[in-house]
Amino acid sequence: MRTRDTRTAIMDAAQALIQRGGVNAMSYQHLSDAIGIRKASIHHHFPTKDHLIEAVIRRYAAYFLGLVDGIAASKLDPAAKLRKYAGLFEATLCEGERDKACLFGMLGAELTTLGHPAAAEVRRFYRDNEARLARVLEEGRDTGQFHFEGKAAVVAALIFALLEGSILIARAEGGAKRLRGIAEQAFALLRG
Amino acid sequence: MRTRDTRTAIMDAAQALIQRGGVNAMSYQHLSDAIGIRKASIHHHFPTKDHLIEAVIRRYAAYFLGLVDGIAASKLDPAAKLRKYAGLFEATLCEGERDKACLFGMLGAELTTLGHPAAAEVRRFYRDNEARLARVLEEGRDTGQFHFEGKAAVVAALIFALLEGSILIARAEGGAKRLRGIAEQAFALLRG
DNA sequence: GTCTATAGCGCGATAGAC
DNA sequence: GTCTATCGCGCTATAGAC
Repeated sequence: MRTRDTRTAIMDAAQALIQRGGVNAMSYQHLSDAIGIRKASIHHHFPTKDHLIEAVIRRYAAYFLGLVDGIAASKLDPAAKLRKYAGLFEATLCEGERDKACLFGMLGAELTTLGHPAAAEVRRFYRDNEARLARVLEEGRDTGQFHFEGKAAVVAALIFALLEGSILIARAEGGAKRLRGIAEQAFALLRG
Repeated sequence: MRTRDTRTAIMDAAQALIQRGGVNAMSYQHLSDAIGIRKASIHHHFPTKDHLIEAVIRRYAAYFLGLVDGIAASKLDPAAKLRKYAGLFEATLCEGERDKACLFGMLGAELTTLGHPAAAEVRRFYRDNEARLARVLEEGRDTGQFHFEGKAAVVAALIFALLEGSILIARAEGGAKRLRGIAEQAFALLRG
């Protein structure tokens, strides 16, 4: 099962590079340097760069949405769920060598340069996150914990855009602490 | 003054390309195709790519902050000022061939791949925007138009991150209409 | 499954004619 | 100020030995 290990190592390195600098900052040469394997060997596992990006995208979406579903299904109250959700973004920012943004936040910035399949998955990731957030927000409005007018879907889009934007801007200044402060302020406004 | 015209044309094309696809999507070859001039001629006006990026960054920051200062100095009430500010981001998204993000939002995503002078200007742009927003927010809190606990600076960071994130995500789905909806919802929460 | 070697292209940048 | 021509590099990708 050495194949699995190498495959995973390649995907891990590729994901980290994209999260830090975008798709164009992830090259077969950089991967080669990072994991100590020749460029040609990477092509054995992922014939083209698009194949590699596709694999990384799918794995990330499945993993991240799995965590989100875990939070949604938990016994926490809606406010705690939102706080845990924001914690996922905080954790991303602190992870490993630091300054990683959300993978799909980076891909969103590069959307116009992406192929059709990848662009479609970016859209789907956004929709999936917002759908899950909307349910938590409705739950919180029903229990009286949140107070907002209008559709939960719009507030969900607001929360998601806020966290994606914050993680990018927090890399420039303030880091995870700043991200947490912004998220807490948003939740305070939601409590009304 | 043909020089001025060519210089401006190069900067306009470079800015548009960066706003759509990031720094790596802007190449001397693409500029050459876009404005009908040879690569070597572009090097005459901007010896290196870093020079060009620097010039575009400075011009954008000066122009954008000029608009913001105009809004801040106007006789509008604080809520209307915020709405006008959000309108700047909407206008960016609709402009020209469409799907342009904020220049500094794109640069923020690519921050780790930027040179030191450019990265410093990205940070400064964020700080400058947040400082102006914070003043409008304090103004609104004083007049009783806005209701929030905590520091105006944190709410300012929230609004700014929200708009930067929204413009990136709105490119994937919903466009300016979606951006406007999110901004309006945020302002509704501020009114409490 | 990993390697060496190389093809082929686009990139940023330079030299020098006009 | 714009051009042609070219350099050197890093990139994605392929061929074929081990």
